[in-house]
This record gives sequence, structure tokens and C-alpha cells, in this order.
Amino acid sequence: MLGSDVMRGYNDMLILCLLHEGDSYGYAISREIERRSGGEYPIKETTLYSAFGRLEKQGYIVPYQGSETQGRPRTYYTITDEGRRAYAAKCAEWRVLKTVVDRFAKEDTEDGSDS
Amino acid sequence: MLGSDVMRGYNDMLILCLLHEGDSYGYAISREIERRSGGEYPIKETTLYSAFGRLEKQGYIVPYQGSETQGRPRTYYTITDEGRRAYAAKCAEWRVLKTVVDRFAKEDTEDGSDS
DNA sequence: ACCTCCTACTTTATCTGTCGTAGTAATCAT
DNA sequence: ATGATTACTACGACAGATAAAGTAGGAGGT
Repeated sequence: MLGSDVMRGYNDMLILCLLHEGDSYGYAISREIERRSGGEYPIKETTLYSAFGRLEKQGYIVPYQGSETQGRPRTYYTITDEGRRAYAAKCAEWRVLKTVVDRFAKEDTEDGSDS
Repeated sequence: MLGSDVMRGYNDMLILCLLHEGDSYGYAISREIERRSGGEYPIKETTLYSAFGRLEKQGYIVPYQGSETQGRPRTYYTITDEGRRAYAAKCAEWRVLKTVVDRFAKEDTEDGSDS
């Protein structure tokens, strides 16, 4: 299970990634993140919705009211061109981070003696 | 240049990694992190020293006064067994994070035409 | 002797993003 | 009407990062 400190800084990227694949809304995104992370990262609702506010303020996503609903009306989000650029930049930064942090991580499989 | 949000949660790992390789002190660790990250992550002094306090409180590292000095006396740190275990755990978490975040990152090289 | 530079660490106050807890809002099945 | 599920909001607290400034010691130039 991933802690929030290590995911901090990537929540925005996860959301932009999913919106990059198509418009969506809070609840669905929350479930998709949990599903795609294999249950390793069940994002908190408060974290998610505060991220929406941040991304919207930065002009990366735009909200609109959805009609089809099965409960309270949904707020859908569309990613903007600026959002796509920000997503690409985040992905590039992620590649850098990987190579950098890998230089500080040992490769071993925890014991080297199993099966 | 890596932002602090993405490194947050890995500062402790970087420090434990270097101490795992041998005793050291703040200034040297700061320089080694910058060097090994290829200049991508010049860790802030306040970040570093507050991490030392955190790690010491958790019993992961132990301080002692060094004698050889070229300036103000140095505070060296040794990693403890518990610190080694914490380092291994952080590395394991890092491996998980990589596979999870990769599922949300696009692979492209920004233009698809480089060597 | 004085000043500056470099090493080495500390203090304080502030900001950002996440979290815990709780509450609101709407629809559907019973 | 009541409760379950979907969907979102508000509020206060906290940890870790940051900026800015200060403290402390030795080496080298003038």
C-alpha cells in the first residue's frame, strides 16, 4: 500500500492521465485510480476533489454538469490543451525522477534466496 | 530540475542510501545528492537537516561529533539496523510506486525521433 | 589585525497538499 | 418514508518543504 507522501506530486498526473483518455468525474476517477493501481493506491476523496480545484484554477481542466446520473448530479471535467501540455511535462519529469531515484535504490529482491 | 513535491517522501531514502554506503555528514551528503542526481536535485539545506532530525527521532540514524574538520565541526551520522530495514522498505515501496505510476504515464519520448 | 570566503549547521516563520471527520445533495429500491 | 448508493463539499489539523536569516569555525589574502 502506497503512502501519501510518495504519491504527493503525482495525484495531478494521475487525474490528467485519465482525463486525457476521456472526460470523467470525481467518483469514477477515484475508482479508476484504485483499480488501475491494483488497490495499491486508494486515493482519498478530499485529496481528489482538492486536486480538481487546483487543476481547474491552473486552467488544466474545465468542469461541466453531466445529465446522465445515478445519484447526485455529476461534475464532469475536460482536459484543456494546457492540461495536455502539463501532463506531458509531468510525464517527462517522472522519467527524470525514475533515473535519479534509481541511483539511490538497491536492486535486490529482499533476500536473494527464495525459490 | 525536479520539484520538491515529487521528491517529497524520497529525501529520507536518499539520505539512508548514502549512510548505508558509509558514515557521513550534512554538507557532504548534500553535495553527493546533487552530484549523483546530475544536478537535477539540489536538496535544500533546511530540508536535509530537518530530515536528519526526523530520521534520528525514528532511530534510523545516530549522530556523533567528527574530529577532522575544515570549517565548523561536523556532525556525522551512522545508519542503524533499523535504518537499514527502513531503507530496504523504502526501496520496496519505490518499486511498487514505479509500476503504479508507469500505468498513468505515457511512454513517448516527446517527439519519437531521437536516436 | 582585518576582511572575506568557504565549510557546516541552526532557527523561525510560512506555505502547500493531504487527511480525518463530518455533512450535504440527489436518485433509486424497498 | 427509509435506507442504500452515488456524488460532492467544508473545516480544521498536520507533516514536510521552503525562504530568509543567523551562528560558528578555519583558511587565505591584504
